Amino acid sequence: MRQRKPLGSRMPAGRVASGDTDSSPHLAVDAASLADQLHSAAIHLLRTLRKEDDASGLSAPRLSALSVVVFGGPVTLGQLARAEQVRPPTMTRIVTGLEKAGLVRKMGVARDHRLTKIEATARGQRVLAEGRARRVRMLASSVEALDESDLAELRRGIQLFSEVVASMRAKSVSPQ
Amino acid sequence: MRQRKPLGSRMPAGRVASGDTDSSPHLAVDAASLADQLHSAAIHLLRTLRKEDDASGLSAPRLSALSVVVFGGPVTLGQLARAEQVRPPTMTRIVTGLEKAGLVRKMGVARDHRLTKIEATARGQRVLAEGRARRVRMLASSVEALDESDLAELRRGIQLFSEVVASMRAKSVSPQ
DNA sequence: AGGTATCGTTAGCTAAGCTAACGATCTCGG
DNA sequence: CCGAGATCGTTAGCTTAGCTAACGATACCT
Repeated sequence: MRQRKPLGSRMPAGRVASGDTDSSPHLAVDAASLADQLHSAAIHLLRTLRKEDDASGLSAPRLSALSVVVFGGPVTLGQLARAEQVRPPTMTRIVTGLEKAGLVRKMGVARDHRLTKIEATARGQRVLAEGRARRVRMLASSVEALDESDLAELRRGIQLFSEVVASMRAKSVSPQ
Repeated sequence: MRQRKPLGSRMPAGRVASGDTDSSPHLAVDAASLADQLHSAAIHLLRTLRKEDDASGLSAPRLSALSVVVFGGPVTLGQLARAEQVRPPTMTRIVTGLEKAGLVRKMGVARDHRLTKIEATARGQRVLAEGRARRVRMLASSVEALDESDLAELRRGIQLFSEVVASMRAKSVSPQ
């Protein structure tokens, strides 16, 4: 009985809800089902990865922030908050958590004492790499079921996905 | 100065971190960058959508659960929890929130009084449709920048994405 | 009828998100 | 040169989402 299918696809897939004012209906339907699929897949991906990432003791937001710090060099808290699209108080606590875990460290900035640069410790870099490897290992076991052409399509699709998300972010007026 | 690029791509993209024991290196690199891109894109998609969904006053988990209820017919709380991959207490509170908002209602089950069937109210269906339309509208404005073939590729990629996530979920032993 | 299993809830914890308010610092105009 | 305003990060306090542990109610099975 286990491994139950979760209640069907949840995708009505036939009609767009309401307010369908588009002159090209099939495009609207595509956008609708794409939106739903993206939303659903994103939620479930994060929920699945979160469990895997528990092994490193890092939540998704912390991992994401640590990733920015590791690959983005020393950054201020404000930069980090903007990069992660989060308010400063939220980032303060994320960074505090990372700091207590010994993964990042804060440095004062000589010529502006309001600022705090945040940089990754060696341990932070290592932990990120390990979490990354763990995530990859998990993903790989699912990805390797795909043949070459599927993989290429997935890669291409994710590329487009990222661009769409970036475009949405840009439009979603981050007014700060 | 606004619209700043958020600190670079965060994707090292060149090397897999460590523990690279795969015999086919380019596949490992693909898996690594795919994992990172998926992770990052999923996080930012949800964060962006969350703001948009604020208009309906519904968080992502509530919207997702409501979606299951609307399209999955009346379901028990346990089924809903499994579908959403959360524990029953978590789902209890999500449902409580939806109920207080008048979007779902609970019905007793005659032949098993331990169970509670949850079904969407008319208002719940309407709110979901509106949120969906809102999300679609936002997504559409980014998607419509794509031409036909890009759109087809994106659609295909998301399809594969969903399958990979489902496969990960299946492997990620949800032992209940 | 009584023991066991299942279902949903309650209690209590942590973390992530937000706004409002604040102290510290920088900057700039008078 | 100094005081007013802007900027940065933190603190305080709220909500929501996750979890485990424990529990009451109901069903099932012998």
